[in-house]
Amino acid sequence: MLSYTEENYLKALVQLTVFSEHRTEVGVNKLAENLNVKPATVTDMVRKLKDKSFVNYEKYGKVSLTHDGKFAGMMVIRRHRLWETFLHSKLDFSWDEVHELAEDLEHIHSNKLINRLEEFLGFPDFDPHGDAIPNREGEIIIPFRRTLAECELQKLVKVIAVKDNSSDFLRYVDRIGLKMGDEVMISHLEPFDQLMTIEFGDKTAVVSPQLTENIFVICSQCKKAKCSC
Amino acid sequence: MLSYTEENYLKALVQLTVFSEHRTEVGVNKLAENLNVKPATVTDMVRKLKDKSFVNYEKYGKVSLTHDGKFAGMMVIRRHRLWETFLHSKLDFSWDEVHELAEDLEHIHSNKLINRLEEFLGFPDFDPHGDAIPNREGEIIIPFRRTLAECELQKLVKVIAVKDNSSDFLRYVDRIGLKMGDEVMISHLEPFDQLMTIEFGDKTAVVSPQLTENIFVICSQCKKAKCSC
DNA sequence: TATAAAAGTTAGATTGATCTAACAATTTTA
DNA sequence: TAAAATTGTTAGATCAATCTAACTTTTATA
Repeated sequence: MLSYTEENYLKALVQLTVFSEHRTEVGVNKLAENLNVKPATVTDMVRKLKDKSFVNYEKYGKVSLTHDGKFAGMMVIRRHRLWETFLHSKLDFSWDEVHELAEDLEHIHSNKLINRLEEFLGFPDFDPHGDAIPNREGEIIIPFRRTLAECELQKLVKVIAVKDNSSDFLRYVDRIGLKMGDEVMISHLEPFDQLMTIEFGDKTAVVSPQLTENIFVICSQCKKAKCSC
Repeated sequence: MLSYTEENYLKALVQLTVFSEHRTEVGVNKLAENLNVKPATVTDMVRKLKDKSFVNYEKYGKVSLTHDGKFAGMMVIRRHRLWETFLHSKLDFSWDEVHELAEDLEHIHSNKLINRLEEFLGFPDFDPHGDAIPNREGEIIIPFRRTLAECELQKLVKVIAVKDNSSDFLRYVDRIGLKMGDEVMISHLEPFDQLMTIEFGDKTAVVSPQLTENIFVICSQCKKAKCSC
């Protein structure tokens, strides 16, 4: 049985390797930074995970996940995202509140519980942030995605997910009033500083590219990320 | 913030003192036995809890809860019973499965979460075993109760709760087919060995007093525990 | 009441997760 | 390619929760 801490290491490794394009292994320092511990601590832990066959690692080398490690990490992420979905859809927690609570809930070990929860939620494919939920086999659908930043002017698109899950970002999005499912378009792009004026519902907001790069959208007409409408 | 372990000590103390008639304090050995650790471990932990003002304790003396300790312990029990209710009523877990899962869930610290969960469940007064759920103030309604063992022959009563929460007991009750809400009566009491024949629904079972002493009932007519029907 | 039994404590060790400080290997860059 | 910067390791320490074994205090009992 994996400890709370070991699970957090495996989860971090999935995020830094599997979910990251162009990186299949990661250094001790980066992992330490991600987990908010010192590199020395990671060296020890990684050795322990290697002994248990969850990671590949040699002294002074990079760390990568074995098949078992990847599966275990995926299960943590599955639990995390299902609990987030529960908190949001059943208990009315907002986008930015669910993450922290799910950090603890994800460590409840019970396949039966998580599978029942998944059923209770109606087998959702995505969590409240729009991230895909791994299935019982640890598989995940990573869809092709377009960000709001990439859209032409006046093109009407629909918000389906967000990329950055930090509280700051989510609260910012909440404050301007933008919600999942909203129809939105860029009405103006200021050449001088790249600020965009966006319109959605009866609202208007002036936002930076940093914001729009973190909002995933689909075409309002054809409902696809990739389209030529 | 209380640790997982500290919470378990406080919960055990509530069960051993507050929920126990004629006992307001408990010895180190009994507490150790209840928590499945050695007495030496309890001595250390109890000192720590005393430093934090959760218990009253002097060397070689008994342990009792302070106001703060009682409240903290009650909150753990509140979370435990609300999660049990969730697992039973929303995820269809059976009586005997919910306890173990709730042992972990009860340690998720978030008043907001537990209050939302309570609301989502419709402010239940009792958990699936029929035990009262403490409210946000840590108060609990301990109703007057009558056990099936105390009923006269032929008296029709309704099962409202069970006392013993051990898996063995709950599975036994499940196996004979007795359920919460069932109407039941003692049709025969064998003077030789005190075995009782009970009838409920279209079923009949021969059971020991140990079983019936652990089943709480109310009068089928007046719906009260105490009655003269 | 003296003694045996029960209950409780102390000291020292272990395990898991972490740290700091010093050191070593690897990579970058001038 | 040698020096500097970055990255990673080692050794020794700490903290929480637990243990065992030996010891002490309290309580029960003959």
